[in-house]
Amino acid sequence: MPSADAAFELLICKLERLTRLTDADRAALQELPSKIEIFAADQLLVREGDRPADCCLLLGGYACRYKMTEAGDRQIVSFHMAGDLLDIQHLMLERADHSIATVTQAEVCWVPAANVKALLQARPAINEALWRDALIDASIFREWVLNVGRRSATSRIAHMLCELATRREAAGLGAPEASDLPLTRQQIAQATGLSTVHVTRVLGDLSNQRVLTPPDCPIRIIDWERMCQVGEFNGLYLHAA
Amino acid sequence: MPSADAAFELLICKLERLTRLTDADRAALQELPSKIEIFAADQLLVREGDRPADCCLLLGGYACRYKMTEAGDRQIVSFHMAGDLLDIQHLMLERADHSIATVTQAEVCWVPAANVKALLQARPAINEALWRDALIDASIFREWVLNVGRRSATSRIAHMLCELATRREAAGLGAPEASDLPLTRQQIAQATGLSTVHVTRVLGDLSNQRVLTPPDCPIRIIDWERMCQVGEFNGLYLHAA
DNA sequence: CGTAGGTTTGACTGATCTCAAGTTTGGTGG
DNA sequence: CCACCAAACTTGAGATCAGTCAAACCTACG
Repeated sequence: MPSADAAFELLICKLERLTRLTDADRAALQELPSKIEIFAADQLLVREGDRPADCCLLLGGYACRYKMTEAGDRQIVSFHMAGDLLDIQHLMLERADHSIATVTQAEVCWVPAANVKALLQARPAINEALWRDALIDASIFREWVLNVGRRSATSRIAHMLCELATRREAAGLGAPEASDLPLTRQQIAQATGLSTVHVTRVLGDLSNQRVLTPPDCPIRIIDWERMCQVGEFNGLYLHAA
Repeated sequence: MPSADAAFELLICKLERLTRLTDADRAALQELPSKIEIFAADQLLVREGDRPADCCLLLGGYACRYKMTEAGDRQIVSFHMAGDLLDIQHLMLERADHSIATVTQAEVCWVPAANVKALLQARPAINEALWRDALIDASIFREWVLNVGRRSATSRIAHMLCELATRREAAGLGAPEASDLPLTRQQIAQATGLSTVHVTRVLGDLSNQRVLTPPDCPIRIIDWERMCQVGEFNGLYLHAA
């Protein structure tokens, strides 16, 4: 069970990658009330239409945001990993316009939204860090619109995997070519707007070309260069330092 | 030529739809330095990779943000209309991760980014209003990922047109069924991830079903109910009051 | 009046989807 | 430890939505 101290350590670490914090900022963060909880894979954290009262910090594992069509098809709109703030939007917007769920088993830290919101006014540096974080989030959504709208199935999948691996590295979770990406074909399909069957075929191709690990292993990028080429991946939109 | 006064009137109006402003807030906004400029259709306002020093407020006409694939295909990621702030993201992020261009002739008001950023610290209500604005932007991007990723060509186009008409109404530019939408088939194709040819066919169908104006007229929604059904449109994600 | 850009139409192509039947995997209880 | 089950994955065959190509048709504008 992760401790609250470790949680704020992670958060401070994340915010310091976005801006410079003072000791007072760090202290203010550490004094936030918090509640830690562990979820199994595929559990709902926030439901579309809710009015969440808590802000959710992901401590470990993976999560995603998604929306549904009327026909019941799921579109994943982003993936998240340790250190990510899953719902700054609910600080300022009444109702959740999308759902949030775990992808793998995950540890989560809940902080009352009102307390975080108070920090935005009281601590300019924290305001700035969270602004940056929210704007980078939006930049990633823009890239996803491009990815899903204009690229071939193969590029799309490659691009998405490159993004995840790059963000893992930026979050200090290991180099791209050393990161297992814990996604099922269904989840990849839901994130890229493809069918599960087609994802299977494309991943098979990428494995045959020795760009990805074989189909029966956890997904990992073997040939980073080639993968970036295939996915037209250029990480500038992630605005990492 | 629109005046600077009118420009700030528009901005204040927009921000007051997002939060309550004090007289001091309004005064601070009115004192911002500004420069007004008129652009023809299809002119670049911000180029991907730039480090914009000014923040851009759209006073009249339409604009869009877009990204390009390596093959040179353009994906429009959002449309904008009078009152929209086109690049709050450049207050906090160094380099533009996308380009911004006019769609029609447009009047634009430039405000130095540094001055706007100063207001975020000095005036909590303005900070909050711009936070809301940025988060709604992000919500729209999420909806676009769903739209482009999961819906049929017809739903996709219908949804996008419904969004535009709804936002026009929210911005005080006229009821949905009274709004001509000044988009070419190419622009619709670039926004929905479709080919121009296919957009022509789909718009033809929608006209035949008396949901849209005929092909030789400006695009306008005739049957709002039907159009919303076709596009699975539910405007909650726009977070308008 | 000639040119350019946008639009329309038809014929053909192809990437991706759907359906359906296996196969593997991981977890669970006997 | 094994048998069983559910869920995920794989594979093939056929269907379809949307793309490409190409030619003709507008319309605006110089």
